[in-house]
Order: sequence, then C-alpha cells, then structure tokens
Amino acid sequence: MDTKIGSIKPSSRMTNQRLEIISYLQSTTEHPTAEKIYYEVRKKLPKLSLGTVYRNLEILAEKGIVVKLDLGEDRDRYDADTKLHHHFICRQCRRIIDIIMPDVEQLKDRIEGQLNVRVEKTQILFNGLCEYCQKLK
Amino acid sequence: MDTKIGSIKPSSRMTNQRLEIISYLQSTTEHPTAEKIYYEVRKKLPKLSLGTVYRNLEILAEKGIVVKLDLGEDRDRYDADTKLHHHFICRQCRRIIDIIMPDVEQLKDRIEGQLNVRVEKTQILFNGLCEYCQKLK
DNA sequence: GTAGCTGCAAACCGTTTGCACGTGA
DNA sequence: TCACGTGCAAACGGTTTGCAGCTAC
Repeated sequence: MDTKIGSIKPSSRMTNQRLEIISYLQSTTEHPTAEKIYYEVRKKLPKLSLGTVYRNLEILAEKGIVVKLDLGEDRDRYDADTKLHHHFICRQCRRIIDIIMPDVEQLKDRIEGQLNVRVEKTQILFNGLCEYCQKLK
Repeated sequence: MDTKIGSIKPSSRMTNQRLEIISYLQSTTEHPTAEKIYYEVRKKLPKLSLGTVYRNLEILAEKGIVVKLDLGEDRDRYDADTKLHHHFICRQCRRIIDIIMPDVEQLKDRIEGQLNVRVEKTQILFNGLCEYCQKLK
C-alpha cells in the first residue's frame, strides 16, 4: 500500500558521504554542479563515487535541504540556500548572482488569475555579462 | 581571417528539409521538441534524419528565425514566435502557455542598475497545474 | 563546380541504474 | 539484524559529429 500523501521516502541515514555533501554545499554560494561537488568532497572522502553524489543530491532535493537549479546550461547546479530567489548568470564566466525579488508574489497572483492555473514554482533568470566580463570587453 | 563581428555564418541554402522544418514550426504554437519536429516533418520528407533536424534548428536559432527554449525539462523545445514572451508549463500534461509581460523591461533595468551587469536575456518560467489538470485533481 | 547540406551511424556526456558489498541505527 | 547506502561500471537518452555522397546556387 502507498503512503498517504505522495511518495514520501522513509527515514534516511546520515552517512559520511551525505554529511560532507551537505556540509560542502552549505559552505559555498557558487551553486556548484554535481561534478564540482564530487571534486570537492573527494578531497575529504577520496573513495566517493559520482553516482553517490547524484543519489544524495536527489534525496536532499526531495527533502528540501538543497535545491536543484536549471540555469539554462548543459548541466544542473545545486544550492543549499532554499529560500526563494532568482538568478543572473554571466554567459562568459558563468558567475551566478542571487537576486531577491520581493514583488514576484504579485506576478504569480496575476498569472494565476489571468490563466486559471495554479502556479507552484516561479523562476526568473537573467543572462548577460557580469561587471567584470564587461570590463574585459 | 575571421569575420569582423563575431562568427557570423555565411549564406545558407534553402533546402527542402529546412523549408519544411520552418513551415512546421510556423504552423504550431505548441513549442515542439526536436523529436516532435522530426516526427511531423517526416510525414512530408520520410528520409529526413534527426541529425538534420538538430543541425537546422541550430542554424535557424543562430539566424533568429526560431528560438530554442529550455523550460526545465530533459529536452529543449523550439518556437517560431521570436517576440519576447514568457511561459507557463503544466507539470502534469506539459501544456505550455505563452505569457506576455509588459513590465519585464523595468525589471531588467532595475537588475542592471542594481548589479552592474548587462542583461541580454530575461526568462520567466511558471510551473504548476493548468486549468484542466487542476480539474482532474 | 563547389560550399554547404543530407542520411546514417557512431560518439559524446551528463545522469541514472544494476549489482554485490558495506554500514548506520 | 537488515534496510538503506556505497563504489563501480555499464546503460540511458538527448544531442552532436564524422563521413561519404548529394544538391542548391
């Protein structure tokens, strides 16, 4: 028989691998890719495998401990900052800047009324050249 | 020697394959995937290959005749409507609704001033349940 | 004539998965 | 104890690419 509300995963074990992945993600604001996380956490756990990184990231995202981000690149990024925010990404150096946008709630309400839909997620993504890459011309 | 401004592709030939891909894209508003385009255009050109579809879509996107869209799915979508607009995508039926949002220009200006960046692209994506999927519960 | 395009098939690459072993609670 | 997690390697799937022949101009 299924769990009542959706398919909630039962308990999960706090392994060293999971702990270090969380710890690394909470130590950075640069929205690393799975590959970067793998590379960094392996400094502490040299036997870590990439599959384990992906499996943990999926579980942590399900639990709401991290957020998976699709910023229009060929790979996903991950963020331990789970408060709603948006992003600017530099097309040259791939730097990512967090953007707080207080009036998004109104935007959401407007769309829901206009289209008769229920909005569950809102993502605003800016793309262009960051301060430094503009100077480099 | 390079072309002066960036790497602009020289002339391109209007092949039947290219023509039919454009024609199909201009006939629909459903933001098809490459696979869907392949499937549809093959009704007219049965020997068409998927590689040709991808190569043409890339060229057409470069020329600004179509737009490639990343709506957070595992595959890209394509749209012959190149006027700036945004999207709602239903997480259940994958229906896509176009959204015109006149005040995005201000948003862009605000971000540019605030972060010292040059914004070249702005994408707003809403995710949730469409009118019909809400009714189906 | 020839640069650009096509069909075909293989390669690519980020991500997922099967499996046998390991380990946290 | 044993269900969940791990390392390893292979599989997956959307997209790209090498190549030999074709074709728009």
